[in-house]
Amino acid sequence: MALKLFNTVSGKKERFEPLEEGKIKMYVCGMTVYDYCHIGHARVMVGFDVITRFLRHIGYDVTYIRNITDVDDKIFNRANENGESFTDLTNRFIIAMHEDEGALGVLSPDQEPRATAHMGDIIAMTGTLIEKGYAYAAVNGDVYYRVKKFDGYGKLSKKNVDDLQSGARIGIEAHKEDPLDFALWKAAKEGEAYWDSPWGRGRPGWHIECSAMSTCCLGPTFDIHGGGPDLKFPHHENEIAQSEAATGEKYVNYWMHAGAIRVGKDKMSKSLGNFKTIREELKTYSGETIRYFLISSHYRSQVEYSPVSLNEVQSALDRFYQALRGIAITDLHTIDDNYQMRFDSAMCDDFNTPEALAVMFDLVKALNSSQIDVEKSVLAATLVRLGGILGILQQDPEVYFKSTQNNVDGAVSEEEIEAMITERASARAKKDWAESDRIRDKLMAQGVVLDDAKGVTSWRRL
RNA sequence: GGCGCGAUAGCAAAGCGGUUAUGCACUGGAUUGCAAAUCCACGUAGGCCGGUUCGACUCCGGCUCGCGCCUCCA
Repeated sequence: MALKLFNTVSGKKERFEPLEEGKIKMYVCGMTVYDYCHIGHARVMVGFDVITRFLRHIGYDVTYIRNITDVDDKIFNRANENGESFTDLTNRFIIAMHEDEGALGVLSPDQEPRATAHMGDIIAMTGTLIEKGYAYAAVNGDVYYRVKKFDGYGKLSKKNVDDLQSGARIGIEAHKEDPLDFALWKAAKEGEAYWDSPWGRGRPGWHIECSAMSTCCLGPTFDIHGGGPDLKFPHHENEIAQSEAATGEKYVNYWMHAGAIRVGKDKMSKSLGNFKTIREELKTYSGETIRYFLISSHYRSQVEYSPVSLNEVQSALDRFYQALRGIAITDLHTIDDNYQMRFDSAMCDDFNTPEALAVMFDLVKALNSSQIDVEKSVLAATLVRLGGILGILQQDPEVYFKSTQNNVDGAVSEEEIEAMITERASARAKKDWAESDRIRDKLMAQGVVLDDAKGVTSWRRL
């Protein structure tokens, strides 16, 4: 089955050919750690997590690198406002990021290089760019990249250098040769943290750290580079310019970008201030529900994040767990190849998760309809296996349904629920339906639904 | 203004040149003491105008609308 993926450079789906047979080197732009991650970050984290899981499932040996940018103006500013050191700030938010990822079921990348740990590589690459004439040190201690010198600048984001210049709103820096030039190295201001360099004390510009870290971890050329939609320009465009000028080799074969998360009509973004942090949303929805929401649309399309869609998605997730509930899976390894094949073929088509989920729902219908225990076991095992590739359906259904995660404070305890069920059972034995229904309604009012099936009453929380 | 992406049933969201997407919601039936869950039944949807074709939601052109990037943003 041929893997096809959409390459931002060509603007179309391409058949994937790895640099090295059976291996994939992938780099994804991670967070700038000065605040909590929001749902937009979650889309990238979950999206590339699913991609990595699937690539491994079809047999690739994937090296997945996702960086942490821990030097940046915004970090310094925030640390300053807080009156703390910038390293205290970044360490705090790195821990928070890992917690958020864990809640969303995101597996750790193979490496998470930090910019501060690669200062030597950053300085070396900047030096190389100066030597090759692609960069220049200005008198104020800044180092700039000479954009016009790089042939093909704008190839990724489909921008024309002349258009950029005519519409340039880029701050005119007195020390730049050209307004389009961007900083590789910034001279330290009074009282700021700094690193020593051949151009004086300073810190790296925004884009160079990714060029340095990706080259360091994966070599000058690698297979896939991913990130959020707003990184295409200028970040990724600048990375290409830096890396290809420095190494003289092609930087990346396949560029992948996620679609934006919207809030109403607008893109969820820092600047608009309309973002929802992952941890804030986790108070209302489980990590699995948020994850499911994120994979219920294709990774490249825009999605609107709203309570309505989250609630809808929760019902869909319930359907999966309902199908799994009460089934004894006797053998996790025997699965139905037909569904696996349909699932794989959907995923091989540019990671079409909505199509893959449709296959899983077909499976659910077959599972719910089946009367044969062996068959049910195989189908349930298949469902769990496919879910695992998407990073969902790995909980025990009982735990899933009884979890208080989605409930506000003061939820009824399991003990109380069980006691009321016992009470109701004796009422039912006496055919006292009024009392039986009174108890059930009371539980319902507290978000607990009862199920009388085959003489046994089970319950779940809404 | 420049560049790019999109427009599918009540909502969400895919594939596909001619045969059921799928999920949520809704309605009827089966089941149940009544429910819940489940099963069965039910939706010719595809922005507008042209073109190609025996046939287009699917290909081509134009239009309209929406969104994104062009500045920090995942």
